[in-house]
Amino acid sequence: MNDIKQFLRSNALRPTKQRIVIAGYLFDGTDKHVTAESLSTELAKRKHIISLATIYNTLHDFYENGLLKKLTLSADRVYFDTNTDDHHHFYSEKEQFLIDINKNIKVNGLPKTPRNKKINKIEVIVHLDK
Amino acid sequence: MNDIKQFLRSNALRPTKQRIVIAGYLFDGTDKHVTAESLSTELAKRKHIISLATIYNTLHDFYENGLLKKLTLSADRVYFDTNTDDHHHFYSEKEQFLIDINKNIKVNGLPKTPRNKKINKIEVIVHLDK
DNA sequence: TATCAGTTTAGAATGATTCTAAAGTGTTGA
DNA sequence: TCAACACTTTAGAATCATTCTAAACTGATA
Ligand SMILES: [Mn+2]
Ligand SMILES: [Mn+2]
Ligand SMILES: [Zn+2]
Ligand SMILES: [Zn+2]
Repeated sequence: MNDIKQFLRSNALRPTKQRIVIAGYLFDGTDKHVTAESLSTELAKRKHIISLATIYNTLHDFYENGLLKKLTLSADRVYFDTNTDDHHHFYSEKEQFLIDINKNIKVNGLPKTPRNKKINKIEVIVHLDK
Repeated sequence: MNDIKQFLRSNALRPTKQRIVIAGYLFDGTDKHVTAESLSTELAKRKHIISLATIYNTLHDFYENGLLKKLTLSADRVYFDTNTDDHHHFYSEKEQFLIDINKNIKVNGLPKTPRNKKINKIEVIVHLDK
């Protein structure tokens, strides 16, 4: 709790009640993938009612400070990922199935990068079926 | 034009005026990535005004018949791809830059597929910066 | 050419996300 | 300690891509 406050301060974020609750949930040591909606639901289960606007604000604040990654897997919701290491995903849209691939993956045979551009990140999504 | 009609018929799609125009534009031999909006704009330039509802309907009809691929690269619009071969992409969200990687890419070091699931498709997105 | 299933369309609805602006709160310097 | 203020939260409105509705239209068929 004081660790969380320090953690927030060290990221130039005021430790408000809401941010403390959200950070406490997100950064509890287990990797998580959340959407604004799923986060709201989880917090509500724990009797922490925080407005959706604040949940969106906070996810973005954390993202902008590098505490979360953003995943675009489906067109109709954004996932935030507490695992900020370089990693990839198994994903099944139909089944809402999303898990990390933390093993080192190598992508071979890439053509040369287009002129005047530079690779920012290589993202591998392994789409699964039942 | 009659080729297009035949092409549509052979995919169990009635060759309506609108579908003929859209297919004529999309399947002209050059690979394209379009959104509903960009397609509407391109057709308008060519003096073909087709309602957005029909553009969405048609893109989905074509997609469902395997004539297009769907790409989820950004959370706020869906791209359709006329290149239906297995392939990957260079992408820059900021610059609206999206091009095919047709070269064979190999992804090595994948962990084993989760139990009772099967790999449907492996998608590699190379995110670019300026 | 009549019939009908399939198609198109305007406009309304949806739903995730963002915006607005007013009220609340953490920080800080005196 | 506390006033002052910048930062934050929030309800509710707005946005915007996409989907839906239901009425008019049209391609296929006999
Ligand atoms: Mn993850
Ligand atoms: Mn949406
Ligand atoms: Zn992850
Ligand atoms: Zn492509």
